[in-house]
Formats: sequence, C-alpha cells, structure tokens
Amino acid sequence: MKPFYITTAIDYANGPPHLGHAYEKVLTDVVARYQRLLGNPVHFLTGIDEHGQKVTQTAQALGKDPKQLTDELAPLFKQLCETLHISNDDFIRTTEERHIRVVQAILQDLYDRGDIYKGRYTGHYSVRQEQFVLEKEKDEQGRWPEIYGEVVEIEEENYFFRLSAYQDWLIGYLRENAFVVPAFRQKQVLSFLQEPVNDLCISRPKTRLSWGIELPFDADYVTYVWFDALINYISAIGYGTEAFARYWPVDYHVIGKDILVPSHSVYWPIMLKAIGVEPPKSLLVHGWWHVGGQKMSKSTGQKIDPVEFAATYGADALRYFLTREMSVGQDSDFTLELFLARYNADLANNLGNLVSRLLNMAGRHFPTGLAKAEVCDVPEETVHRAWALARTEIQEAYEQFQFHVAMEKTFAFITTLNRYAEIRAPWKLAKSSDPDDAAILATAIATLAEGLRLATVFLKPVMPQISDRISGLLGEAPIECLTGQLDWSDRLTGRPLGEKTILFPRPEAE
RNA sequence: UGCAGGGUGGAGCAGCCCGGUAGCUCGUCAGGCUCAUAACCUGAAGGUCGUUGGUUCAAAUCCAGCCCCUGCACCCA
Repeated sequence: MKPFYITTAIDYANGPPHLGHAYEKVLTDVVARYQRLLGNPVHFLTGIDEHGQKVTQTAQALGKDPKQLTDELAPLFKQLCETLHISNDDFIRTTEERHIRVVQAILQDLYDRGDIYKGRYTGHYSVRQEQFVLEKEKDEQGRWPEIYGEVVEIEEENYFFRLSAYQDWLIGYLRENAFVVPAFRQKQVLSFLQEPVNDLCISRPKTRLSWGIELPFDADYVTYVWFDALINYISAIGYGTEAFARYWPVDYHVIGKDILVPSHSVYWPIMLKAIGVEPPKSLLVHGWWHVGGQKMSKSTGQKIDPVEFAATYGADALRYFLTREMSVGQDSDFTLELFLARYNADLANNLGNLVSRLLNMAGRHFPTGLAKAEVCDVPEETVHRAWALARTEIQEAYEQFQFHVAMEKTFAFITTLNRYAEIRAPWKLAKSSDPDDAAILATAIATLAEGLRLATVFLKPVMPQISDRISGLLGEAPIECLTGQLDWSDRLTGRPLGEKTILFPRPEAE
C-alpha cells in the first residue's frame, strides 16, 4: 500500500522558528495523525531551506559563514518539531548530499533535453545591497531609495527554464483536476495563468552569490531558489532510486498562501512535468496568523516563541488553540487573551474538569473497578444519540480539513457529558440506600467514562499527549487506529480508573 | 488599478461550497448544584446576518450591483 505522503514547506533558515512555522507543522501533523488513525501508513516530511542570498547576508551580519549559521539554526527547527510532538518521519536540509545530488541530476537532465538554456538578463542592480531592484521601487521623483546607493543597469548571462512551453498543459490540467484546497484558491492560480508566463531564471553567477548548488554544466553559476527548494519534496524520498515510486505522488503539500502562486502551483508542477513525473495530488493552503491584530513581522513574531509557549502551557494546549481557532485557509489572530480564553473554557473547565470529577467519583464509589451500566433511560439515550451524531460529524469535519469544526463538535460532546453528570447527579445517588439508585449511580459513572473514552479518540490527532494520558487513566492503551474504537461499548466494566488528575492546571494570574 | 479575503447580538469567531430552527467562546443578569481545577448545569436580555435589487414556496447561505475594511502585487508559514 502506498503510504500517504505529506509535506510541510521547508522553512527558510535565516532566523529562529516562529508561530507561523509552528502552525504549519501542527496542521500537517494533525492531517498525518488522522491518516494514521484511519490505518494508512504515512510518510511525513519537513525540513529547512538553507541556501540563498538572505542566509548569506544574515550570516555576514553575524560574522559567520552561511553553513555555520544554518548548522546553528537547524537544531532549533528540529527542536520545534520535538517540542510540539510533530510526528515527522524525515527532516531534510537542502545542504545535505542526498538533496544536492538530485538537484544536480535534474538540472543536467533538463539541460540535456533543452529545457534549460542560457539567456541574457537585464535589470537595475544595487551595488551596495548586492541585489536587483525593481522599477516600481522608485519614489515619486523616479529615484531609487537611498539605501540602494548607486544603482546601475547591468546585463548578465543566466540560465533559464522553459516554463512557457508547458503553460497550456498546466492550464488544461488545472481545469480538469481539483488541485488546490480550499477550492477558492485554485481560481487564483488559473487567473495567474491567463497571462503568458515568462521563462524562469534559475541561476545566479557565483560572483554575486556563491552559497548555493553549483550548476553541473557550468561551474560559474549556482542554481537559485526554486530548483533548489522545491526539489526537496522528491530528493528526500529518493528520486532516482526505486524508493521514489513508493511515495510519489505526494498526497498533500501543506503550504502558506504566500507561496501558492506561482511557485507551488505553477513552477513545481511544470518542473515535474518536464522531468516526466506526475504532479502533486493536492496543495493544502493555509492562511496566516496575525499577532494582536497585526501581521507577523520580525518584532511581533518574536513576541510569541512557540517553544517557550509550549513549555509554559503545554504543547497540546498550543496545538489545540492553533487547530481550534484557525479555519484552514483563512487568517486568524493570536493573542494571549484569546489563548487563555480557549485554555480555560475548553481545556481546563470543560475537558479537564470532567476528567477530574469523573476520576474522583469513580475512585470514591468504584475503587476496584467500574460496574456495568445497566440502566438505559432517557438521560443515557440522550448521550448515546449525541455520540452517534457527533462521531459522524466529527469524522466528516476531519475528512474535509475542517479541524476547527472537529474540535468544536468534540468539545460540544464533552459538554453533553458534563450535562449528563448534572442530570444524574451521582453525588446525590451515593447518599441513597435505594438499590435502584445504586444501579443508576453505577450507570452514570460508567456512561461518563465510556463517553470520555470515545471523545478521547478524536482528541488524538490534535492533542496526542493528552489523549494518551486520558486513555491511560481509563486503563486503555494509547489509541492507534479508529477501528473498533468508535462504538459505544461496556469495555471499561471492571476497570479501576486512575488517580484524580489535573490535566490543565489554571495558569497563574498574570 | 489588478487580484484575493472579510463585513453575523457588547467583544472575538463559526455557519455560506451542499438554500429551510442564526451556533460557539468571552462578557452581562437571574437561578440551580456542591462530585469537580471558584469548576459544572439551567434560564434571560441582546442580532432587520454591510447595502440595494434579483432567483425561490423559502436566502446569512445562490446571482448582480454598490459601500466599507484588510492583505497581496520584492521577501514571508
């Protein structure tokens, strides 16, 4: 069976990871973990992009060489994955030999076929900033901004990829295939393609940029950006070896909306077409996090360090917030207030408190094991019916990448359990000597425990640690697969539950 | 200008693709409970779903126009 292959974009390694990186990894991880629950083998790739001008500049500013800089940053990105319990199977760095080899092989292949050719490139170049500048950057008087210093028009030879030759093919392909999720973003791609695309400049002379992968057919140049970065998706799974066919085509590239057009939706499918490889099945495109209503920038981005945040509130709480609050594809806002509201209302008060009160009552009344639920009256039927509906809706939401809905419905079911506890009021039944009341008491505790067990299944992709902890408290093994887990049962009968536990301690008042 | 997204009770959001009781969190007011992390449960007040028109038995939801906000158009998850 072909594994479900999913990737994040590789993060550009010119600074430490921020909330946006964390989100993309969490989102991808939720998809990956849900697939595993469905019983599908999964291959999950993430990594970092290490070449290019900005890395060079950042390194220079710090008095380091680029490799040294990225060697320092790589562990931070790996650490981010570990801290957030990201279940990636691989982590690729574009400076790795396995990647460089594939990039060069593909460049040579395309050069041999004539899809890469040498051409002239003219533009305005800032000597001071060592970069090309654009016409529209001029001010009202038609002058270049001060920071560029002297701007000269230069012409240099570079290598180009024959993108234009494949434009019609791509348009046809996009008209017939649902390629981008959410669907509305596919329209953007098609509208971009209405204009003729230019061939893509894929090289930089080493005199200007040396930190990159050398062109195999011209040692005076390195390749630039796309033929380096995008290829990670296939170099990591062994393009050119028989392993490749096991994984490709990728099921989802998870990316931010900023890199949909043109790189992932135009360059990448065409690059693959040119080397005779199937396009990706789908792109899953997410929106951006704002922090305190503002677009994330170097300063605002640093206000929320995901690693530190996870250390304070727990990785699962952060994962929950990112999943619950973001409607995939839209933008969303991150503030401490919003986070704490979710944390307190959903995690501590609703879920955490349910666990706490259940464990307390079970320990008090059924220390040696839960009794069987023998009563099935209106309150029980209400809970059973709520579950029957919830399981369908939650699964549907997961399948459609509506993770915020999946969480909303899961927590609505947890509310149903809290409500059921009020209706049966086991604490009152415990004071009665009537045997009928004793039967209801046993039923109530068993029903709460079973309901919690079921809800825990759907928490697993989003909050894997918490899900496993609750499973443990119920005497269950960690959930690995949905099969056999979703039916209402009496499997907890006879089980003693764990000690009363606070899963989500209330944060100290600021 | 071009492209995209948004405009839903006091605040922040979901619902819109697949028309039919307007939902969630917080806040406010009243009540219940006391097993539980001052947590839980119930009820109430508060919305002509930006605007105009159209389609329909029926529109927050589909169609057209208009108004307003934001983002992108070098780089960015």
